[in-house]
Amino acid sequence: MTIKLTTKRNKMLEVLKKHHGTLSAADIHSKLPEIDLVTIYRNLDLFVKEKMIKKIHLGTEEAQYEYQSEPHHHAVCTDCNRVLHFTAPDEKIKKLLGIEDFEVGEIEVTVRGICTKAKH
Amino acid sequence: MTIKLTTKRNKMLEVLKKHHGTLSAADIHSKLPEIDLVTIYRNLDLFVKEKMIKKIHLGTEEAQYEYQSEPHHHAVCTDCNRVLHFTAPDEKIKKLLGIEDFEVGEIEVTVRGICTKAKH
DNA sequence: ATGGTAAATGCAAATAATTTGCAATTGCTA
DNA sequence: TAGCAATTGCAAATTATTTGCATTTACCAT
Repeated sequence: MTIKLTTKRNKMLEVLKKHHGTLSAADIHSKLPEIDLVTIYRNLDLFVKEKMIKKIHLGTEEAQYEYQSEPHHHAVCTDCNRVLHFTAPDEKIKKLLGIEDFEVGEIEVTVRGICTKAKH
Repeated sequence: MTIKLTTKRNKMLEVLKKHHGTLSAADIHSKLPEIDLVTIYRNLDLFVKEKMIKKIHLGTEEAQYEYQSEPHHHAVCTDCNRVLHFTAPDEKIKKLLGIEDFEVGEIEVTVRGICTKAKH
């Protein structure tokens, strides 16, 4: 199941790798206009299947994608749209919520609020 | 900012209140076909603004809505689509993640995985 | 090198969820 | 009961995403 790394796929991965934060399909397309948006969608799906990137749902309309460095969670500032990253062991979250009889595949914590330190 | 509770709005709220779990706009429409889907969307938005219900993003295509009893989190079984509820104090989650300089408005924890006890 | 084949890409069009414009209806409030 | 604003329905627009299909590309065996 190794994926073929074409030039376009590499360019996409590079953009995702470089960018600190999340990107929508449209974001990537605007950075790589030479790649058709359809191809971008198809490759993003592929990357997600291959677990090279993560698809996240921040509650906005568009899906967001992000290079899979290490699993982490997000805090979105509803004021300036900045996205902050945080980590926490799945086990602790599971325990905190009291989850049992459930084989956890993935945990996504999204915090919405306002960042108080950064300027808006 | 008190909202006018028309007959249709009351019917929608009743459906949301009675149903244990989440509902999409389409789900509500199928239970209340006499109410136009557009009206359903408009009223759902309104209810969310008024904090009577919560809009949640489980990572499926459609947005889900749920009566605001008390804040809680979700575990979705990717096998049977069952949705389980869990609670945890925001403060503890915030601490676990190490969130600082951020005025938390809302925390949404979504767990995806497979429920091991229930039959599928 | 070269031809064959499967995968990758682009374009146009389809789909799905949601939103908007506008006219008709409803339900207060004076 | 008339007047006015809010609510609703219908049609159409919008937005994100997906699908079908023809073309191009890349690689493998000859």
